[in-house]
Formats: sequence, C-alpha cells, structure tokens
Amino acid sequence: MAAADQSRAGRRPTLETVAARAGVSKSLASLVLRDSPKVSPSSREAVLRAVAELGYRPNVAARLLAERQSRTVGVLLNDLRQPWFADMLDGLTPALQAGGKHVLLGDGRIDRKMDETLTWSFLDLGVDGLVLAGSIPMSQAIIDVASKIPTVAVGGRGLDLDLPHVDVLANDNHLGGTLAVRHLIELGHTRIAHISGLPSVAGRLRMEGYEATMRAAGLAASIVIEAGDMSEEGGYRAAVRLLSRPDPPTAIFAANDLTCVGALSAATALRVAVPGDLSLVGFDNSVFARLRALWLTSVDGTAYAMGQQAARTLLLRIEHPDAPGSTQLLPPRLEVRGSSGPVSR
Amino acid sequence: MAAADQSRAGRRPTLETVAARAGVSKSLASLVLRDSPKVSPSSREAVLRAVAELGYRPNVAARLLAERQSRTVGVLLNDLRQPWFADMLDGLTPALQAGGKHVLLGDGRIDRKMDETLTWSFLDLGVDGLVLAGSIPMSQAIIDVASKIPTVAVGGRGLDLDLPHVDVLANDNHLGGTLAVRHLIELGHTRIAHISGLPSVAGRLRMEGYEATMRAAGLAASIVIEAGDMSEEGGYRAAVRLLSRPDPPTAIFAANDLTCVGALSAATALRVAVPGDLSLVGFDNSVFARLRALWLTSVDGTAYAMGQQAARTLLLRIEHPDAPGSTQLLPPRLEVRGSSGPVSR
DNA sequence: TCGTACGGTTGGAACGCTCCAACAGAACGA
DNA sequence: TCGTTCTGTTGGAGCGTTCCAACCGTACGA
Repeated sequence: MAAADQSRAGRRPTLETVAARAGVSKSLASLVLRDSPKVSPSSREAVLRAVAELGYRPNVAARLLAERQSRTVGVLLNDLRQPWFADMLDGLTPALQAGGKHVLLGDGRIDRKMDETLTWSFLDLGVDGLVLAGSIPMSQAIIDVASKIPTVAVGGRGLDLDLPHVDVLANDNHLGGTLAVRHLIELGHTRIAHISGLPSVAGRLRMEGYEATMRAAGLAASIVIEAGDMSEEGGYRAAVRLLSRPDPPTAIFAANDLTCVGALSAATALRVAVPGDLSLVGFDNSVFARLRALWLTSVDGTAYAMGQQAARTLLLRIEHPDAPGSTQLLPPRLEVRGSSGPVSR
Repeated sequence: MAAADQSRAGRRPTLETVAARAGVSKSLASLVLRDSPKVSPSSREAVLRAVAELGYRPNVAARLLAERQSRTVGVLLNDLRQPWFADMLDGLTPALQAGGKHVLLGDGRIDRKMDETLTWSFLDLGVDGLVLAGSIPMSQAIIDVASKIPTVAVGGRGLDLDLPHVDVLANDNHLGGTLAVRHLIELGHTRIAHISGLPSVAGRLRMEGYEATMRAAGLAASIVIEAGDMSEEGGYRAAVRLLSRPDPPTAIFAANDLTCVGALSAATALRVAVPGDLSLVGFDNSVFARLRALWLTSVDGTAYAMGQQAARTLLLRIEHPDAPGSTQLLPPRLEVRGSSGPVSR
C-alpha cells in the first residue's frame, strides 16, 4: 500500500486517490463528480473536499474512452483572415461554454477536399459537434463528416449546402442588398450602380437584393452592374469603368467592403468627391469600414448574433441529431457612416 | 464469436478487429502501426491490408490513455483579431505537421488570469506542447503551465517573459525602428518625428530604435516623440499635435500601422500632402498598409518566418524539455510603398 | 414478523490502446 | 547433442474513467 503510494507520488491524482482519501469507493466518487442525485450529502461533501485538497482533475482521455463523448465541439475555420470570424467566435464561444462544451478551433481551408487531416483529427478527438465557419462548398467530405457528427454550417457569406441533417446559418444577403439600396434611394439617389461579387452565392444574393429593390422603386431602367470579384483591385477597376460612363452613377453599392475601398480609391484618383458627388455603401461592416480614414457606410452581418445562434442551433442538434436540417437567415442592419450622403443638387 | 461480431457490427473497427482479420495478435498489429522494425514483412503486409480494408483509424483516447502523449500541440491565440496571426499560423502549422504533430487552436485572452478553462482543457487533452501567441504578460498561470509542458511564446510584438524553460520568439522591434528611420533619412528627411506605442514592450523598443538611429545620424536635436496608444484615434490626435507645431516634421514614424492610418487621416484633414509634404512609415505591414487606398510604407515583422521558427523551436523543446530557455529575435524588413518619399524642396 | 422496496454504496467489467515479460522456433557455435 | 542467442510473436496487465449488476441496511406495508 505504502509502496503503491510511493510509485504514484508526483503523478496526477486519479479518481482512486480521491476515493481513498474520502474513504469511499471510486464508483461513488465518480457518481459525485457527475453529480448524481443518489449520493448522501455526507459522502458528497467528503468527496468534494478530497477533490479540492488534491487538486484533482478528471482525465479526459479516460473519460472519453469510457463515455464516448468529449463535451467538446470543434470549429473549423475556413479562412482565418476573414474579420468576421473573431466577432462570430465572440458570440459562439461563451454560448457553447454555457452549454457545457469546450471549444477547439481548427485552421484549414475547407475548400480543396476538406483538409482531411484536420477534420479527422477532430473526429478522432471525439468532438460532439462541428461548426463549419466560412463560405462552405458542398463536397463529399462534408457529407461524410456531417453524417457522422452533428454539424452546423455558419457562412458569413453564402450558403449552398442542402444536407439532410445539417443546419445552415447565414446572413440574409438579399435583405442586406435591399437595405443598402433603400438607404441610397432615401438619400435621393436614382442613378445607383452595383459592383457585383460573383460567382459567390453571397455575391449573387446581394446583387439580386439590389436588382429587386431598384425595380420595386421604379428604377429598373437605372440598373447598372459592373463585375467585381470581392477584392480591392476588382472594386477599383469596376468603379473606374462606372465613373467613365457618359452618365456616371451618383451612388454605388459594392458587394463587400474591400470592393468598396477599391471604389473609393478610384473616386479619389478620378477626383470625384465622396460623399459629395458619389455615395458609397459597402457590405460586411468590417474593420476597414470602421477606419476613420475610410469611414464607409456598410451593411453589418451581425456576426456576433450569428455566433450565438450557431451555438444554440448546434446544442439543439447534438440533442436531436436526426432532426431535419434547417436554414436560418439572420437579418443584417445598415451602419451609416461618412461615405454616403444626399445626392448633390 | 459470431455473436460478438454481431454486437460489434457498425462500430468503428478496433485493433482487435484488424488483428483478427490479419490473423495475428493485437500486440503485433500494434507494433505494425507504430512501425516497429521487429515485424516480419509478411505479417506487416497482412496487417496493413486489413487496416486498409476495414478503414481502421486508431482511437486517440485509448492511445492517449495508454501512451500519455497526444502528438498534438495547442496554440493559444491571445487576440484573434491580430492580423499577423494568420500569417504566423501559415508558417507554424505545416512545420508542426511535418514534425508529426496535430495542431489545435484555442481562442482566449491570455491576459486576465489566463483563461483557465482553455489552458486547462489543452492540458487535459494532453497536448505535447503549447504555443502562446500574442503579446504575453508574465503571470503565475503562465509559469504554472510552462512548468508542466513545453512552451514557446511567440509575440509579434513585445516580450517580457523570462522563464527558465520557455523559448521566446519576437520581432526585433528595435531593429525595425532603425530600418524605418534609416529609410526616411536616406530620403533626405531630418525633421523626423515618432508617434509612440507605449506602454507595450514592443512600443518601447520601436521607440528606442528610433531614438538610437536619430542620434547615430547626428539628428539628436530633431527627436520629437508624441504619445500614441497603438490605435487609429491615438495616431490621429498625435499627428494633429505634430503638424500644428511651429516646426512640423516632414516625416513621421508611427509605432504601428493603425497609428499610421490615423496620422494619414490627420494629414488629409489638415491638407498636408502625403507623401509630398509628409512621409509616413508604419509598422506591421498589416492588411491596412496593403490597401491601395492607404498604401503605407511599413516595417514587416515576417510573421510567416516567425511561425516556422516557432514550430522548429517547439519541436526541439519537446525533445529536450529541460534545456535552458532561449530568446530569439527575428529581423524585420522594410516594405516601401506610397506613403514615403523624398523630402520636398 | 416477514418479505419488499428503496436509497446508498460497491466491485468489477468494459472502453481500445501500449508495453512488458515470456515464449516458441530457427540458427549458431561448442 | 545441448545450451545460447536472436527474431518474431503473444498474452495479459495496465492507463483512468463509466456503468451495470449486485449488495447491504433500514424503513415500510401487509
């Protein structure tokens, strides 16, 4: 006995150690730790004291092996550079932790055949659920994974998944486009152009929101769309083309903030005053839009709320893995800053 | 036997299953998987075939429980919003994977009492090593953790750790300051001011680099330092103060890009032409500096290289946990863009 | 007074792996 | 011929949990 204690000295205490100290069996100690209702107050207290005194922490590997669930969810980030991830995680993490889950992040492009290594390592760790964050393409790998563990896809941008047991969360990009255009119309603009962000799904929806709103306002004839590619450079070029037209627009709704920044550069280069002669509205309300040097009016995707909602949805799905998959669109809102103003004259 | 097979149907195959199929014992199958040299080619091949046919994947929990090492390292991100994390991870992850380690990210402020939950959950998962990324304050929690598992701190910014068995990687911020000022001097500037980023260690070092270089160039009399706080707003205010002086500077070295963007806004507001009448140099070469609308000359911290180096260092430390801690400074380089130019007249 | 139920507790069998001691059998020199 | 060594291989004892069946009292209704 003493010898056994010797050999264990320095090692992390185990349930057995705790039980011995509390003078109960390890089974009972286990029950206390999983706070089962069927333990007497006295032994509960004895065990808890022993736990505190020894600084005992359960060994997750052993727990996982026996129990087959890790109380952990994995978040697979498609592109760490997307600024909304941070906001989304700020909403997601606390909500998941409140639900008793630990959160692990994985970095890796989801695109090209779904970074097997990473996904598998999550699966191997026995995560209870998976959050796929980013614009997520439909792929065999996703289908495989989602059929194995509860999965929620949260796309700040597009969504083109339609899987039986996967929940999808996304911005209501169509509504976002509507908000942007409506804002410009209220400022008196009629010649409102759009710089698109095709071929992404988000880009298409934003464009459709633009078109629908223009048409609803009787401005169908003024619809002008230049192709961008969600990049600053694309926005610059498209804006140059727009501003060189015989009838240049007095306002531009850009598919995202980066495009909008590009358009702003173009306006500066062509000596078009913003917002005096040209109003600009971006999308994402990213850190760029918030720089006072740029100060863009932008559609906010409410990433924080999306994270919270994703957490709720995932927790529900873990409880009911076979429920039919849902698609939830979250309403964006417009953040008005300095790049948009009333039409001149 | 058949009954046992029945009950296992659908479950993930185990080593036992594999061994049975290959006609060997599970011990031998285990040896094959850990490619021990002492197995005959024939049984090795049989086992590998069985593995392939069954799609067997080892259960990490069981492995961890038995072996006590997880082949996984945890990366604790202090602030996910820091743009250099992405670059650093791009360097870190592949290098660690090449070393046979999986990578898990944890999000959480390292500051306020070292997000216990997260750190502990890494420890519980039995990570072999830890990378602390971000500006890392010295704290009891860090000391505790670092004394338990191999740890490397990689601060894009400052470093103020000095622990026995912890390796620290950081930019050579002092050298960065030197590069920036030297560049401005070469352009002919003499009235070069600095907007500082105190109280962070990185800020202090950058400032010292500025001072030392000015002095070495015989410009000690022209040293002017305004206090910033690493934010855009702070940069704006400091620049306004600088430009309102009777003898305004012709160049400003800002403690970071955000500060520099603020200074740029101030220049625009005060109708001071950049780079015509005022040259600006930032620090970090962040995504802001790369926007064509801003296009800042900036000191690049080579985050990618730092990630690679961090991986190498951590792998070494895992092999030799008791080696004395080291501090490595990585040389930054200057990225010249549009915000700096020859002094006017 | 005797089953019987039930709250509280216990030993021990999983879970799927690693690792060690032991063991066949071939090859070898004495 | 008999140890001895070496190469491959094996059973089984952990690793630290959970969970189930069994167990012991005590209280209770008949």
